[in-house]
Amino acid sequence: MENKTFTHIQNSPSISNHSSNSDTIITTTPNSFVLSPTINTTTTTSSLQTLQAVPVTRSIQVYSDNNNNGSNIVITQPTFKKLLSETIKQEQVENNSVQEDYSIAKNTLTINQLKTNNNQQPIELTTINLDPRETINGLSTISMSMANVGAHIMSALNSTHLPDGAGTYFVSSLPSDLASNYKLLPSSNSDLPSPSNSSNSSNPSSSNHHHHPHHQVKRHGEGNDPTRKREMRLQKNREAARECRRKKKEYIKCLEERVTGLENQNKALIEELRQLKELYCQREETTNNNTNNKTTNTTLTALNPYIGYDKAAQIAKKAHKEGTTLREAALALGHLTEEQFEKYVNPKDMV
Amino acid sequence: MENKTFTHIQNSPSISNHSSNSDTIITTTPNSFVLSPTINTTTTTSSLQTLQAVPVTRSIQVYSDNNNNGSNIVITQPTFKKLLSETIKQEQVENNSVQEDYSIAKNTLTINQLKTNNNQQPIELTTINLDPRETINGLSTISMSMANVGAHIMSALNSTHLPDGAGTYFVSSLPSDLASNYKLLPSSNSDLPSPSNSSNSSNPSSSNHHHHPHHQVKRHGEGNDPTRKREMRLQKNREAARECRRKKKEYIKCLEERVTGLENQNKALIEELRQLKELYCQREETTNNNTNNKTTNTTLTALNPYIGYDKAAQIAKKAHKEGTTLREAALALGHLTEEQFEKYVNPKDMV
DNA sequence: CCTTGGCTGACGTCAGCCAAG
DNA sequence: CCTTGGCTGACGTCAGCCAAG
Repeated sequence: MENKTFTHIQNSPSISNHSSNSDTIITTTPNSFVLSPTINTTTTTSSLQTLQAVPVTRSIQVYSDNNNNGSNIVITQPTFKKLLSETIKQEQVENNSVQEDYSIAKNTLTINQLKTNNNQQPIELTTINLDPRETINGLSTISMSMANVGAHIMSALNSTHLPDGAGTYFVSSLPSDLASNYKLLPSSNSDLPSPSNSSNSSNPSSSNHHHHPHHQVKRHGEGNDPTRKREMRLQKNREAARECRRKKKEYIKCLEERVTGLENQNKALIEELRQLKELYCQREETTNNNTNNKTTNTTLTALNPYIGYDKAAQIAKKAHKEGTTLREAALALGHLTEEQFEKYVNPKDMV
Repeated sequence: MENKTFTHIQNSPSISNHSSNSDTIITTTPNSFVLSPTINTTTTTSSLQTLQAVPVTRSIQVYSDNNNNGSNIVITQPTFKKLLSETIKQEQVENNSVQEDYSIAKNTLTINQLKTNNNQQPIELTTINLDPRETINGLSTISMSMANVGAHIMSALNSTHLPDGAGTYFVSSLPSDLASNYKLLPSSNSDLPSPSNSSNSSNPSSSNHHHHPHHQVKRHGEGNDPTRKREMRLQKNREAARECRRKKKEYIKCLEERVTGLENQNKALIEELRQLKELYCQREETTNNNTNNKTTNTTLTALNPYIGYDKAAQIAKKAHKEGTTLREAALALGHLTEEQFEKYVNPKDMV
């Protein structure tokens, strides 16, 4: 499994007029996948960094701003205005030299990428496992649901929170050919108590054919051009509104699925943390230490929001290497004053 | 800080016609708070169970179904139909004997609850810390944002994933007095190119006053009753639609904030897990064991989705007590066959 | 610079579901 | 049992923002 074409995600266009500071990727283009950045899974220490990067060249229309700030405000305000629309244009730009063929078998999506720009040899690139139960260690959550028309694939992944550019990705692909084949005018046969109203400009012969339908003009001779212009505008706005509603609905659905995925992941993480702490405490007893390390992690976690993970880890390293306490190491490194240390570690005692 | 009145959450009405199996609470009533169940924070082992329960008596209109199933599908389908509406009725029932006074200072919400049913002594119950940096160990995420009209307080908390009834809570309070003071009829002074249309039933003297305004009847004598009935219906439907839109907007906002909260929590959890593993591995080297326990946790995490947390912990306990491997303990307990064990632990080797 | 068009928030209406009566 | 009303999904329209021209 090679990780060459994955830099598409890194080279993705970044949103500037979007007040999010997180490394969050969102897209709703058909057949798109975003997985975590390319990380050497074998060299990392823990099981948290085992998400695979899967290159899908055609439809990685992805918005991301890699500002690497501490707080990540993800989507927040409902300004998915351009955020979901410009992907279409991007798709038409990049879709010129690569053809793919998707075949979805049971829980496995194989992507046959035919790079037709250099030579005509079809190269079968990779296969993606779609079963969330088959992913590694329960940290990646790929959910797939077949819609009634096309394949609706939604994946919500969380990467490994690396200090450089890793974060949370959010991808949804939806069938874009769903907006067609739709009834336009509902023929207005409702049971209104006053059916004799609106005798003027209703039922304009349902003008969805553009062949000058010679509809009657009741006013004086200014009838044709402005009214036809207006109807064109209304027709376009109707379709635009329909598409907008569809996108918003999809957006809400993705949000909901994302919440469930994050909650499941949270549960798994909490449980894993609990188990690891259990093991850690058991080992603690056997090696006959005092229960310093049980509070060590608590202290470090409490300090995380204030001094950052790097400094907290630095404190832990120094304390462990020199055999001192966390308090001494923290004060020696100068990241905190003694008062701050007490306040952050034991906020209840300050009342 | 006493935990007496907290059983309001436990006694909350449960939704039955809602296909969610999780222990999820959602409400959008004004000034409501839900925190984690009342857990003795001192007796528990890890730092994961330190969320406090804060009683707010008046507006705990909470929907929860405590079925304690493994999977939690939280809100999923957009059937927030009754889910956000019936809270209003509940509020009018419970709001008869308790008065509260909220005062929001910097990051601290003090609730002065005046129980006026028995005696007139005002009892200041508790104060809630609203700064997420001040909460314990970074696991609870309380976000607060001041809206333009009232105090909009949204808190998304994850509790400690206890095996009995703990889970994920989701609370949002919004100012309900925002739906009033709203322009009703936009007076229809738009720049339509055909203003002479619809001479029949438009501009019905903007009937939001109910004093029989003697509007003219153009048809034969059947005009008054059905048209007035229809207009009443339309008026009610207008207001209902406006309220529905407001609720949906709030729902989306809560979803977005929940996503950000969960992502932050996920980041903190992952980082805590990484740090703890780092410490664990360091200790591993000093005690000169083979690297069994590093893979122990990985194995247990991999088994979690299949056999559940309890059985996985049982396996770990048995293996640790008897000094056997996880494989032998799992097979001895009969939770898995050998083939399943290999498949779940190392899914890549099965290809 | 102004002008046009795409996109979307908000509105009012219809249709239909579902529970309350 | 049927009937009425609340609630909401979907629609079409208007207004306004913003970028493309």
